Parts: sequence; structure tokens; C-alpha cells
Amino acid sequence: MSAHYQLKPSIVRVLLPKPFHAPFDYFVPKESFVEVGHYVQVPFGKSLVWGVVWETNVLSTLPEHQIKEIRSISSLPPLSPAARKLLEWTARYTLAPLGSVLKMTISVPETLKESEKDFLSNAKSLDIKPSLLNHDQNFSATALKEAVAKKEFQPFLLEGVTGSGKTEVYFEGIKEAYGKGRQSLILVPEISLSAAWVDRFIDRFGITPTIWHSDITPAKKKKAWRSIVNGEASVIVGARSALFLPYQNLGYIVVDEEHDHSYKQETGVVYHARDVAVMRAQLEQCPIVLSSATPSLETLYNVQQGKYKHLILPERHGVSTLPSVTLVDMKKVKGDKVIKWISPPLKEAIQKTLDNNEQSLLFLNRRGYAPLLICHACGHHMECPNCTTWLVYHKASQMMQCHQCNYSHKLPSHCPECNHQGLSPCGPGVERIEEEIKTLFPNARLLIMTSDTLSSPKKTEASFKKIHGQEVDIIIGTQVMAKGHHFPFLTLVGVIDGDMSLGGGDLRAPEKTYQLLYQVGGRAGRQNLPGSVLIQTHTPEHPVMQAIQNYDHKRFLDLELESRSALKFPPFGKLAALIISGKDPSFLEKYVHEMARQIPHHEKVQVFGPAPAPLFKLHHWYRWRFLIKTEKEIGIQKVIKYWLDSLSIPSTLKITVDIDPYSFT
DNA sequence: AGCACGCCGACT
DNA sequence: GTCGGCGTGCTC
Repeated sequence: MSAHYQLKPSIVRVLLPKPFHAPFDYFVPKESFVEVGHYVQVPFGKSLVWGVVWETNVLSTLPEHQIKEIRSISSLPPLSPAARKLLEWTARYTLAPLGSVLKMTISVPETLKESEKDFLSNAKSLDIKPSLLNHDQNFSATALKEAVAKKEFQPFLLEGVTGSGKTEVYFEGIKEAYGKGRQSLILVPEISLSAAWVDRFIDRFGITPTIWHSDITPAKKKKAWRSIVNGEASVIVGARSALFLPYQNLGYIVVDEEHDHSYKQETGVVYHARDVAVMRAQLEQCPIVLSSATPSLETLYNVQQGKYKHLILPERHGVSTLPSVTLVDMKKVKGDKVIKWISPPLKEAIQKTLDNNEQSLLFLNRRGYAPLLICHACGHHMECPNCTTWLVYHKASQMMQCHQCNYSHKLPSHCPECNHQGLSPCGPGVERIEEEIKTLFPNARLLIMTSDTLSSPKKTEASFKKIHGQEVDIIIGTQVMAKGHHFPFLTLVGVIDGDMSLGGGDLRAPEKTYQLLYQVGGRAGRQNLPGSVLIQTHTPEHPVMQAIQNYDHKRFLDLELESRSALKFPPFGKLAALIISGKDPSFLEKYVHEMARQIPHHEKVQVFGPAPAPLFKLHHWYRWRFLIKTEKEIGIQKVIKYWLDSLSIPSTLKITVDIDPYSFT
């Protein structure tokens, strides 16, 4: 319709970055023209909000006086069709409101203000050093470069042991995309976006990539967003949230450490960045590389199904070799009264490492001194008032702390229940290991690395400096130090409690344990020093322990696939969790049983529950859970939507849907 | 998500 | 008498 015949102002639908499932209707100002994808500012309630035009030439069902007019239109390039499709797919898949998904794209609304001027382009061209790739690396790199050049959707699994040079291989794809004038997106797990990674990138390409994660400064965020939307940024490195940015011409995606569980967003829009990344690549028609030493079961399955191409780097690049892995059977050493948490073989290995002037790392994924404190007299356990958890005893700070909600109070001198004096710690935390090490090796120089001691980038940097400067003999740490860092003089890794992450009825527990042990073990023996790993375990016969000892990832995955196949768990079926939470426990309990009466019945759908969630009380909220399992061909989202639509959910309760749950808390 | 409206408890 | 707690409902 031409403007000439238009009697009334046209109406468009504008999606707002707020938790609504549908866009809102607005008039287009006279003499103005908007297209789908344009960023527009509209009056909404009492304020002005930036949103995105989702539909044009709309016939509104609303009376005219209820429709307001668009206030301003941004001159920035519109959100691309691929990006819009990605948002719609994500909303459908996760059952999140479309507007909430858009919020991840419009994460810096201030930058849309018209007054914002682009700074003079400071984009520098890549200064690429020639790469020295071995035969296997070269083969893989060529495959990636060809796929980038063809600009077609193709997922790759790039698999190679720690130190095999995966990064150098996927860097080649960046080079190719850059040459074709297309953007590259490298997703990394939050913690591994370290200065070391960026330095490596700069060393190779001579420029600083555009960095994106949740805690860069607002000014940097604005600058990054703007350079991405106008196509100036050529290489973007970011955490999972970087996936929803408004790229103009994405030509290459890498998901580094693709098995890492931090890719799963657990709050707000519950999504798995690896899965969304594959969808984005498909919509953008570009290749995607999933890189890992310990690929996830899902990815391996997709390789087996022929959906992903498999690129393998079989050897460690250079001269270093993989560390030897020894299992220490704790059932056999238990009788020894001398032992607290460090077994004789581990003690011996630490001594040997000290004698060689090399470094040891003791890994225990538990902060504080003891996970629980019990009263001698009445057996009272100190519990968090907000959550269903024990308060962890932190000896250094003399505090009792909840690791779920951060509630804490001073260590009481008497039992709060019976006033008896004498509370005894149960189980170990890193502080307790430190205590034992101090008595065993009084002259060794220790360093504790947990989120408590590495609370700022400065402290983290100082710690790594100490390690590199060989000012430390024994490092005791939780998983914060398990990833991505190079410790050139570290030759021994001791895992205090190898079984720790195996319990808890979580279907991914064995896989998680394997990946964690592999990652931690991978810290040992880089450069020219051979490394060894000692894992203390009560279940040395467990397939996870056997696989770790023999580096037999393949056999382990086959076993896992077999057991998941038998139970029709993902990837052989679909799984979702529904968490219903509320502040009034009796009202909540009544309601979840009401919900149970509305459970949809279908031969290919199973619903388990309601059951109190594993963390029944969290941050003052009570929680119940349903698990939904369906056959593969069933749209699990539709089943859940049908169920939820049949209910009228009281506003005092909150329901969260988790498709493909990873965390079972 | 914000923000306003509205109905009950403890304060100058 | 009012200040303010948060339950409820609406936003084109």
C-alpha cells in the first residue's frame, strides 16, 4: 500500500525486552518509515522503552485510543532475520517469554539513544603470524577453513587431549572468516575467559578481540555492543550471553570446552548455550566448532548419528606427555589410624614432588573447614535458616556459612540447641586439608585457591604469579583453579575425594565426574616435566574411575550411552523439570497436588512427582518438583504448555520450566 | 519487569 | 490519625 492511499497511520507490533510473550501495537508516526527489525523507542506505562519492530502492516484489535505512537526510530542496522528467528526459537524451546529472550539482545538499551555517536573506527586489521601446525592439526584446520569459505551450516566436533593444540586449529577458521569479511564468535565458559586466553589471541592475531561477559564495565559493554551491531567488531569472545548479540554477518562460531556445564544458564531464560549456538549457526548458515578434550555425551551421539563431523587431534602437541593416573583405594587404607584425609600413597607422592622442587596440587571441591558441625551432646546439626542445607564451618574466619544463600553468622561457642560446649567438625574442606598438610609438611609453602581467596582479579593474578615464580610448593584448591590455567612446574595432582560428585541421583553425575577429574588431572605435567595424578576413591571399580585411569573416554561414553538408552533418558528421550516455588509451604503443597490431578495423560509421556525438590528450601522459598519424560518424537514443550495452560497459577507461586535439566537441585 | 493502587499493622 | 508493608493487576 502506498503512502498516498493511507488514511490512517499504520500500526506495527513492537517486541519489548520485558517478560511478555507477545509484542505490543503502536502507531508509526506520519512521514516515518519502519521495517521489521528496527530498534524503536515507545511509551510503555510511565516510561519510554526501546524495543524491536516485530511485525508491520498490522490490523490491531485494540480501540485506537489505546494505541500509542512510536517516539523515535534508531538509525542502527535492524536486527537480522536470523537473529529474530533465533529469539523465537529460543522462546519456543525454553518456554520463556519472547520479550525475556529479547532482553538478552538489548542488554545495553542506553546505547540506542540517538545522541550516541560512533567513535572513529579504531578497527585494526589482523596481523597474523604464520602458524606451525602438525599434520593432524593441519588436516582439521583445512576442513574448518573450507567450511567457512563455503558459508554453509556444518557442525564439527574438534576433539583432542589437553595440550593437543585445539585452539590453534580453530584459530584458523577465524582467519578465514576475517578474510571473507565475516564476524567470528568464540564462546568460552565463564571462568576460562582469562587474561591468558586473550594474550594468546593477541599474540596470534595482533589485535584485541571484542570481549563480552556479564561483568565487563558498562562503558565497555556499550562500546562492544555498538561495534557488534554496526559490524565493526570482527572477532567476539564471550560467555554464553554473547550468543544473543545482534551480529550483522556471522560467519563462524566456536564453542570452546563444549562439555562445560557452565554453558547451561539456570536462572531467567533457562537455556544451554551449546545447543542455542548450533541453532544460531544453522540460521546464519555458517559452520560451528564444538571443541573439547572430553566431549559431552550429546555431542558424541550427534557424531555417531552423522550430524556432526568429527575432527580428532590424537597427540599432545610438542614434547609433553599425558600424566599417569593412579587410583588410591580408600577402603584399603582406612584402617590406618594415622590417616585423616591424605592417604599414605598421596603423602609419599607429595614428599617426592617436594624433593624434586616441583609443585603439587590438591583438589577438593569444598570450601571452608568442614561441611557440617555436630553437637557432641545432643547431635544437633547447624542448619541454614533460609535453605535446606548445613552451614559450612569456615575456620579461618570463624564463621558458619551457607553456600547456597550466603547467610552467615559467627561460630557459636555452645550448641544453640542444648548449650553444650563442644561442637565437632564432620568431613573435610580445603581449610582442613591445609591443616593436615601443615602438620605433614611443616616447611612446605602453601597456597589456598578458592572463591574465598580469589575474590578479585588482582588476588587471582597475584596467586598465579606466585605459582609461576615458584614461590609455592603445594596448592590446595577447589574447581575455580581447575580450568584453563598453565602451571609449568606442577607435576602432581592429588584428588582428595574423587567420589564427591558421583552421588545425588543426577543422571549426568558420572559424566560430570569424568570431565572434572580429567580437567583437574590435566593440570599435571606440562612442558617437559612428566606428571602424575593420584585419585583417592572408595569406588576404584566404578566405570568412571576405570575410564579416568586408562584414558578410555570412548568406552566410558559407550557405557553411559547404553545406560541412558535403556532408560530412555536424553539423548534417547526428552526430559524436563518443573519447579514450583512459594513462600507458604502448606499452600504450595496443596497446590502442587492440585496440579498433579491435571497431569496430561499420554502413553509416550511420563510425569514423576510432585516431590519436594532436592533443595526443599532455598532463599526462604519452598520448592516442589515434577519431572517430565517423553519419547523422542514428542514435543515436550507442547505437553508442558498444554498442562500449564489448563491451570490458573496463583500469583504467589512461581513456576520455572527447565528443558533438558543439568542441575538437579 | 516496573509501577500504581489498595488494604491492614505500629509509629511520630 | 498517617507511614509503609507487599498482594494484585496492568502495561499497546
